[in-house]
Amino acid sequence: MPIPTSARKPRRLHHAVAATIHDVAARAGVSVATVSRVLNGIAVVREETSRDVRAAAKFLRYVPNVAARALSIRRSQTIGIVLPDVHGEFFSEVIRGIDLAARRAGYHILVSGSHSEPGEMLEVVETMRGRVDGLMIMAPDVTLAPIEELRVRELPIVLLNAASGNGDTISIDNFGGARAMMHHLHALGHERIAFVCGPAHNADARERLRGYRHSMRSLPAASVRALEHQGAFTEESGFAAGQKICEAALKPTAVFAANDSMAVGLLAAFAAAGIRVPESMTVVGFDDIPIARYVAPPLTTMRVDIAELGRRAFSLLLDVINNPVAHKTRRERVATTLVVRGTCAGATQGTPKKTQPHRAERIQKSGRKKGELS
Amino acid sequence: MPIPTSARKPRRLHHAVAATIHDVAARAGVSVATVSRVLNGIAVVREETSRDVRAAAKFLRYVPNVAARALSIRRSQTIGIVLPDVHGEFFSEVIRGIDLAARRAGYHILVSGSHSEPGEMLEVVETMRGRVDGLMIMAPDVTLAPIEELRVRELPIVLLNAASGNGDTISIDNFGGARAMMHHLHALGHERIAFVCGPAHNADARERLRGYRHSMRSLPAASVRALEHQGAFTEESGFAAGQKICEAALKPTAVFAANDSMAVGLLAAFAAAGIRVPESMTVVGFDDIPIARYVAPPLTTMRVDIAELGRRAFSLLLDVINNPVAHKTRRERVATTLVVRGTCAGATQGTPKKTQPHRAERIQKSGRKKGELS
DNA sequence: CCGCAGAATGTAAACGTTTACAGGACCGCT
DNA sequence: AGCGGTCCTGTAAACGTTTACATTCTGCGG
Repeated sequence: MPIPTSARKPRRLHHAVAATIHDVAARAGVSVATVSRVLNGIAVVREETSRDVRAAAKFLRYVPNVAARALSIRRSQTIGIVLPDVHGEFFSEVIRGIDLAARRAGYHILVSGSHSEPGEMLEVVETMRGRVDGLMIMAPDVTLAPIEELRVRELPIVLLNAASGNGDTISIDNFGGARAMMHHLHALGHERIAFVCGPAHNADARERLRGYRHSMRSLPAASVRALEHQGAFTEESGFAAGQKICEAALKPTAVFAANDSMAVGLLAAFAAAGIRVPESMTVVGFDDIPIARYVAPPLTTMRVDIAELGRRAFSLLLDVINNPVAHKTRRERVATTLVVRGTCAGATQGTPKKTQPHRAERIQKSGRKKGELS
Repeated sequence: MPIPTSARKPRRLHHAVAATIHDVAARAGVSVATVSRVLNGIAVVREETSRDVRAAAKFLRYVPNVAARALSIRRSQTIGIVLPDVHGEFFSEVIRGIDLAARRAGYHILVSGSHSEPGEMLEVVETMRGRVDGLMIMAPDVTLAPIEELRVRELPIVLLNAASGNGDTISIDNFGGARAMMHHLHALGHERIAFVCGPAHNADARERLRGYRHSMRSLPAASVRALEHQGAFTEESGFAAGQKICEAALKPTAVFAANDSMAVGLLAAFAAAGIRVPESMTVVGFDDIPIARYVAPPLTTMRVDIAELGRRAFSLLLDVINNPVAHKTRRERVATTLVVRGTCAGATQGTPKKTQPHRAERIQKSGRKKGELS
C-alpha cells in the first residue's frame, strides 16, 4: 500500500539522534529540496524562506551528513596523503602546508604515513580509493616511483619529490639548489670541493649529486670522482665520510653534504680530528633543518621551504581534480634559498671570521639577485 | 510502469566508471546481499559462491564505495585529530603513533593542525562532525580546554595533554617526570636548583612546575621563588633566563628547564658567559627532542615517548567509541624516561668528567628500578 | 512422498543527500 | 481568457551500501 509521497517515518529525536534535512524541512515548513538549496546557496530562494530554513537548521543544530552528501555528489572534499617513513620535521611541515591550503579550499586531509615498502603503500592507496577526491603521494625512493605510475589512473594523483614521475609532479629544485651552493663556494674561492652523496635510490639525493657534478665540470677539476663520498642522509654516514676525508692525502678545502644531517656528522668528525671549521675547512649542507642553526658553528645550507612545497602541491592537486584532462602533465619545482651561516669561509687561508653575532645569517633566494643581510 | 524488481539500469562500464556491488553481483550471478556478505565475511555462504564472488570482484577491480557504506552503517572508520599550532617534531610524532595504531585497527585519520585560537578550533570540530567516528583533541593551552568540554557531547572525544579535562584524557606524566629529574639532581648532590618555567597557560608547563616545587619543598631550600624564572618554551626565553642566572649573586648549581628548547637556550647563554657545563653548572631539560643529543655537551633530559602517547591515545579513543557509556571517565598518563647525557655532574666541584664516548647516555624509565648503561 | 529444519540466498527498505523535472503563482501582453 | 514568461518550490529518483525479512534449496526422518 503506497503511502502518500511526502510522508516519512516520524522521527523520534528525543535526543542524541542527529537531525536530518527532513527534520529541518518539516520544521521550516518547506521541502527538503529547498533546505538543500538554502544551505548550499545553490539556487535563488525567497529571502523569507531562506531565513526560516536557516532558523530551523540552527534550532535543530543540524549538520549535514557528509557520507550521504558524498554519496550523492560523488565527492568527498577530502584528499589523501601517503608518506614514506620520512624524517620527522619534513613530515610535519609538509602536512602543515597542505593542511593550511586545504582548509582554505574546504578540503579535509586523510593522512597515512610511515610506509617503507611498495606493497604496503599500494595497499593504503587502495583503501583510500573512493574515500578521497585526490591523492598526494610522496615517493623519494626511486624504487617505489614506477609503482604508482601503473595504478589507479582514474584517481587524480600528484607525486611529491618523486623520482621519475610520468604524472603530475611537484618537487624541490634540488639540481638548481646544488648548483647555487656550488656557485657560492666557488665565489669564495673553493675549487677542490668534496661531496657527500645521499642514498643511491633517493631521487633528491640524485639530483643534488647531479647539480654538484654539473658545477664541477666547469671547474678546473682534479680527479673529480675521488672527491665524492657515499652517504645515506644520516649523521653517522656523514661522520664516516668526514673521517675518510680527514685521512685523504690531498684534502678538499670545502665539503658539500647532500643534506644537513650528514653535514652535522661532518662537523663532528672534523671537530674530533681537530680540523677547525670554517678556518681550515668549509662545510655546507642542504635542507636547513632546525638543528642547522644550533650546531657550532651554525651551518651554511640551502633552505627548502617545505610548507610551501605542501601548499603548492595541494593547489596542483586541486587543479588536477578540477581539470582531470590536461593537455600536458604538470611539473612544478619549488625554489631553494641559500642561507649563509658560520661554516663557510674563503678558500685562501680562510679569513678567520670574527665570531658572528648570535645566529647571524645571510639569505639569498636561488635564482634571484644578490642577497642582502637578513 | 514498474519494472521487474531485480532489474537495474544497465551500466555502461566501458571505462573509468567504478564497478559497484551490483556489477559484481551480476557477474557472479548472485544477489548484492550475497556479495556484501562475502566481502564482509559477515555470514556463512557456500564456499563455491564465495569463490565466484571474489573472482568477479577481483576481475572488475571492485572497491566498495565508502560513502555509501558509511551512510548505511553510520560509521566512517575514521577518526579526527585536531592539533594546535604545536612544535614540529611533536606534531609529527604524535600523528605517527596514532596512524600506526589506527591503521592496524582499520581506521583512517583525518587531521587538522595549526589552530591557535578557540574559535577556529571549534569550527574545525564542527566540520568534522559526522565525518568521523571519534575525535582526538590536543589542547595544552588551558584557556582552550574548557571549550571542548561544553560541546559535541554526542561524539566520542579524547583530550591529549589537556589542562583540566572533565572528559576522557591522556597525558604525559609531567609531574612524575619533573620529580624524577629532581630526584636525579638531588642524588648528584644538588640543592640549589633553579627552574625555568614554560608558558603560564600551558598545561604541561604547569605540571612540570608543580613537580619541581613539590620536590623543592622536601629540600632544605633557600628562598625558593627566587630560583624560578619565567620562560616560554622557546630558546630565546631560555637564553634570557640563562643571562639572568649568570647575573645572580648566589648562583644555582643546577638549572632545570621545563623543556629542551629552553635548555638549549640556557647552554648558549652559559657558553657566552664562559660558564662551563657541566663542570660549573648542570643543565637539564625535558622532552628529549632530537636536537638534545646533538648540542654540546649532549643534554640530559626526560624523554617523552610521543609516538606511544599517540598509540595509547588511539586505543583509548577506540574504547570510547565502542563503549560510549562508561561508568567512569578514563584517565591515562604516559611515563617519561630519564636520559642522562653530558650536561649534568655532581654538585661538589663537579667531578670533571672526561669526554664521553660519542653520544654516551644512560637511560632510566621513570618509576622503574635503577637504570643501567644503555 | 511428505514435511520440516536449517542453510543459503534473494528482495527491498533503509541510510541522508542532491538535483532533474515538474508544477504553481503571478505578471504583463494580446 | 489565453499565453508565455519569471520566480520559486515541491516530488521523487538517484547515489551504493547493509541487513531484516522472506524465500528457496537440500537433505533427511518418517
